[in-house]
Amino acid sequence: MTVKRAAILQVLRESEGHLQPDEIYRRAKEKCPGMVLATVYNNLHALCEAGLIRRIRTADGADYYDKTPTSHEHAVCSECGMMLDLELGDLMAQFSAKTKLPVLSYDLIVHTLCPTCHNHKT
Amino acid sequence: MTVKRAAILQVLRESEGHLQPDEIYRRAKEKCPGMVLATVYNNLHALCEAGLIRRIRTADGADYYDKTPTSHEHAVCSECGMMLDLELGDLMAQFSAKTKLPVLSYDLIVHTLCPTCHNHKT
DNA sequence: TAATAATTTTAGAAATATTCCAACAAAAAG
DNA sequence: CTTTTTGTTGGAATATTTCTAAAATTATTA
Repeated sequence: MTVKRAAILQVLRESEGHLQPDEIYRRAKEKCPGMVLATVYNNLHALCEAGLIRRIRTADGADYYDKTPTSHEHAVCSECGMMLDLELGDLMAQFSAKTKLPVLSYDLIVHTLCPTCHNHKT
Repeated sequence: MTVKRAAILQVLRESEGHLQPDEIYRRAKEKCPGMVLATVYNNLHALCEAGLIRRIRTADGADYYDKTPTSHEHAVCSECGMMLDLELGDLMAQFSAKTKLPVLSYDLIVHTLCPTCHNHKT
């Protein structure tokens, strides 16, 4: 764990939870002025590999890194892009039962409308 | 629906179901020699927009387009990358019940080991 | 039906995102 | 203390995606 890697991890942990690489870069550069975008990518990879953070990709193209490394559910607002964590509980029991395949991890993204955007649309 | 767009759609429909943009490009170029990668991207976007196909992005970086446009589940082998469709049934009932948010669509990817790779690992 | 306007599609260029790899640094072994 | 090994860094190369001006198509009007 190097200084720069620690800085990147700290940026995520201090955040609301879900950040895109360029935003991580912007914030990490304030802690470590010598930071470069490639280093952010390298270390996000390494941190994923180490199981300390998690990569999330939405169908509409956005890439996020999540400070919570365990499998869980995300809701994304289709209007404003706001992302929030969910905890639906043991979702994979029926998967294993039906398929007999092992579940290493899973990613579930639900596209929804957040209350704010839902109201705006009326 | 133009000639090129139709060709791209046909490539997907003739496939096993899940292709990456560059592979779609390679196959579509055989049908339409004037095909260019940017046109593939443009039309994949348009086809998604129109609800004829669906974009899938896995956490490990691969981007696929799926000929089946409705929400369904995918299993991806963490060893070989093989992707297959699943049908788990009404998964979103508990989501709505818990969150009171509308479900526009959802993406579920389960990381697993396909039987072949599972055997190889022993 | 021909002329023209509005819309859509195309694809080269530009921008952006991501990865590679040679140089560098830190840690471990001799 | 020197050498070897392992891991990190970041500039450059590559890959991916989007933008935009031109071309093609479709719709409108006379």
